[in-house]
Amino acid sequence: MAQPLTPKQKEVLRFIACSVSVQKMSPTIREIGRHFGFSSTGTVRDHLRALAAKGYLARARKKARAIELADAACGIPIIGRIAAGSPLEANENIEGFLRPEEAAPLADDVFALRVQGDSMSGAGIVDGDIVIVRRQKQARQGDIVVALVGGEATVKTLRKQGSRMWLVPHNKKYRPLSCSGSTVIAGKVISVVRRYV
Amino acid sequence: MAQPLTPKQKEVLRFIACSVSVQKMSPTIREIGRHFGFSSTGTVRDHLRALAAKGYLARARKKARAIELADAACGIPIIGRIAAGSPLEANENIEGFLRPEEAAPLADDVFALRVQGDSMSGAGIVDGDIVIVRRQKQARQGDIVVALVGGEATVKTLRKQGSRMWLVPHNKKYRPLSCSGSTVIAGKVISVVRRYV
DNA sequence: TTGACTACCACACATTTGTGTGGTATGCTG
DNA sequence: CAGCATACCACACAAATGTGTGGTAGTCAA
Repeated sequence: MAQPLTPKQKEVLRFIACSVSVQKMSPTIREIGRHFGFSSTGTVRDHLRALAAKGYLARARKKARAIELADAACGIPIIGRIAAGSPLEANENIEGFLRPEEAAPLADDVFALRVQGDSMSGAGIVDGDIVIVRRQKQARQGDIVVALVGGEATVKTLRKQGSRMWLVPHNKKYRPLSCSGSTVIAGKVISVVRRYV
Repeated sequence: MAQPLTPKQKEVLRFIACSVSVQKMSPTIREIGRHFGFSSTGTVRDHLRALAAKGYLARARKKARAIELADAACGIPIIGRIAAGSPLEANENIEGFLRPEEAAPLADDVFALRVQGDSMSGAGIVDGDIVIVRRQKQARQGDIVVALVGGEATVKTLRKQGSRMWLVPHNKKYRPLSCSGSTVIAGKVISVVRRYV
């Protein structure tokens, strides 16, 4: 899975990853060759074969621009626990890879909401954060949901007590809301993204 | 920019977006045609032309699988402020689009770190969160940084007082650390991602 | 009615693109 | 030394793919 690459192979993989993120499509064999000054398509194919054999990419046969990068090549390495003394660069600490689509999953029934106010600050959701919400009418006890209360959208935790439902803030300054007939659950918060300038 | 689409055009755009996210490459004209049962490539081309004219995608000429989705087609709509009474589905509330790469930017000098502990809970960074870090040795006053203190990585806010530098937690349970010679700044936190099960 | 836009079809054509075959040269390892 | 992997070349070929031309039919507004 994480077999070492030769410097040349690293270069080629890096070029492919850059192409994908800039042009939003994988390069063709000839585009790769042109970039490195290769005059033969066979050369590029050999490199792709080597990279595929080492698990850094997958290729669909006979298809144009069909290089698919593995997580190790296109994801951000997630470092879990740092053993005291070991450098952050060390590979052993890599717990997995965060793929862009994982952070902001694409789907038809997903939208994002910019959070206003501090009613959920106790749960780590603060003013300006973007919450990503899957549209659904139902939710379970403990889910963080977006609810429409009198036409206003709010982010709260859902609590059930018997047949009663509550929208609970995570900030002592605010009080739980009891769900009335006009309260509608718009969706469930599946992810939070915050960007710093 | 946000011109309305006909139902058929929506279908086509949706199919392309799905293909891109599943197969990680845009479909060919013939793949689109096959999916919809079109027997002519010209039909698909007409649809692509219409979608391009309305700003939902861009196409590179003569290139295979070269459909590039615009933000409106591949990003998650960010809803900023909800006017009381207006439904969440309304288009007027869309403030922008969150693209996957924006949430988890791809670059050579970026890594992610799973946060342990609650020392930054006051800043909305809680246990289990993933912080995305740009590798850099320097940082400015107020930046949230990852620092190596005695071989351990910690996330703190950087404060400067004269020539003195402090690593300040956001939780009253912990005390600021004065930066000593062995303290190294590993990078700056540029984004935080949290996923709920 | 005319003109637009949408939504399709058929077919031909030129490129783009991946693949296959067969080489050369270098360096490393058993 | 032979065997193997890396790192390149040249050239041919078939399949994949985007494009062009010229149609038909329906809807909708001026």
